[in-house]
Amino acid sequence: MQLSFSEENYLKAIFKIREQKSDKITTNAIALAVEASPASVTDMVQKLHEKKLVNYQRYQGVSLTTQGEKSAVGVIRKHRLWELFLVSKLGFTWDEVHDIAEQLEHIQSDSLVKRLYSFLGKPKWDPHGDPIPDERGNFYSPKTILLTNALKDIKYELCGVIDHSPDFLKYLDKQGLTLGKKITVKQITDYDGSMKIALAGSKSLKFISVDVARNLLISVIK
Amino acid sequence: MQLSFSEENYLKAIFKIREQKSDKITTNAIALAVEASPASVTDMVQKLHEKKLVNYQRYQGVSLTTQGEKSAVGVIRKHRLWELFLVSKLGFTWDEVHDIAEQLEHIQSDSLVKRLYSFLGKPKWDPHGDPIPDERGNFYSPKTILLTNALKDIKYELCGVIDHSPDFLKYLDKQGLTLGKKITVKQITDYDGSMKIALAGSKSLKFISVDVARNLLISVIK
DNA sequence: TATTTTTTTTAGGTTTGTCTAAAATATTTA
DNA sequence: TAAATATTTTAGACAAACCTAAAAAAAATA
Repeated sequence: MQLSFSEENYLKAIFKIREQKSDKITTNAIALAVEASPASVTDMVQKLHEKKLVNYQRYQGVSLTTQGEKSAVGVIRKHRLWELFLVSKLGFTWDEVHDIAEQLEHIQSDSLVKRLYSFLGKPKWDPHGDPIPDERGNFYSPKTILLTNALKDIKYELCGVIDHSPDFLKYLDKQGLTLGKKITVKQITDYDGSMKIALAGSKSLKFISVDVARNLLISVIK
Repeated sequence: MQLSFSEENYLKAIFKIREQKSDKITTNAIALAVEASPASVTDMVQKLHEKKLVNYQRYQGVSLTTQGEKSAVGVIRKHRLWELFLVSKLGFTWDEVHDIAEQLEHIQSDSLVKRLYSFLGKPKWDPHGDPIPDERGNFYSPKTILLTNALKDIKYELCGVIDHSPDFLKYLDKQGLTLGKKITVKQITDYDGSMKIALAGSKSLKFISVDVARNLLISVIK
């Protein structure tokens, strides 16, 4: 089915809200995500319901149908492939690519996606560590935890971020916290949850606030 | 100035009509190019006039202002860069890329264009031999002639096409008539303008109808 | 449980880009 | 040059995607 930019953005937003919270998806939550008024969301949701892309009963919240989820995942796949293209081929930094990928994700061409995927080496993650769904829409997602849940003196690898804002990403760059970096928690302050961590390739310990720690995803190094 | 897809398409169409015929640009000609009704063209042209992108007086035809031309050339630049990307990096054939580039040409990001341009090696031509305007909007266009105007027994190089339709391009592929190919006209039939040409790397002469010949651009090999 | 507050929907309106039909203007032809 | 024809514009309408304000329903609170 041929969807408009706007329809695709709503489906993507609904998918992402579902990823975060598992209770019912409200009109207001969608309005916040797509930056539109709740009234506009109701309009669009009714339209998507007629197209059988979402399940909807008034006042009862929204969920994606199988078709709707397929479309949403397709858009996310394209977004992440383009982000990786921008970083790995064109030399953009990871804090610069979101807005451009928001445009590129709506380009419609199955063969383009297929070729781009191969061109990039059939990647599993985008530049922020988010998984890129495969051709069939399956996410490859190995076990990751938040840095706030890390154990002391265990070697982890930085493998993703929760906050994708350019400001946060630029802060991480400045701290040398790039994807793949090896991290060991050396000290945790009970009072405020802040921690001192050791970074591979640097002797001095790094101070990390809990606000930063809860936006970093790590996995154990086997 | 931020333009809509539609506005950009109109400006591009007007630019291309001007390239072909030098008399006044009519509402009907634009309607044909953008596949809209003449009434819609009038509406849009009036809007572009208010935005100072075209010169317009009712019933008197249209022309691009300096600003309008700048925007049109920017879109054409992006279209041709993307076409080259699709062919040279993703492995598409020259007959497959037009429709995808029609979408990609509207992506808005100056830094993206800049980086794409470098990534592609600051190219001068797209996969069809059309010149890619440089950063300042200047076209590099060396002297080319139509194959119909070729002299007998002179060595030329195939360097562009007039007809960009997939059917024509696929026909050329089948005939081995790819860009850069060396061509010598060996025989011309006065009656119908058809010709026999010698292709570098092939012993037998190739028969070419005048309809094909007048859609091929060549330049003399120095 | 009744009232208040919050959320969601409906009603009615706007803008963009399109359309058809009719009117106005320009061009061609007799 | 007058009539016929073709082109262009205007008028009025429509769909998509949004908006605000008001009404309806649900949820929270007293």
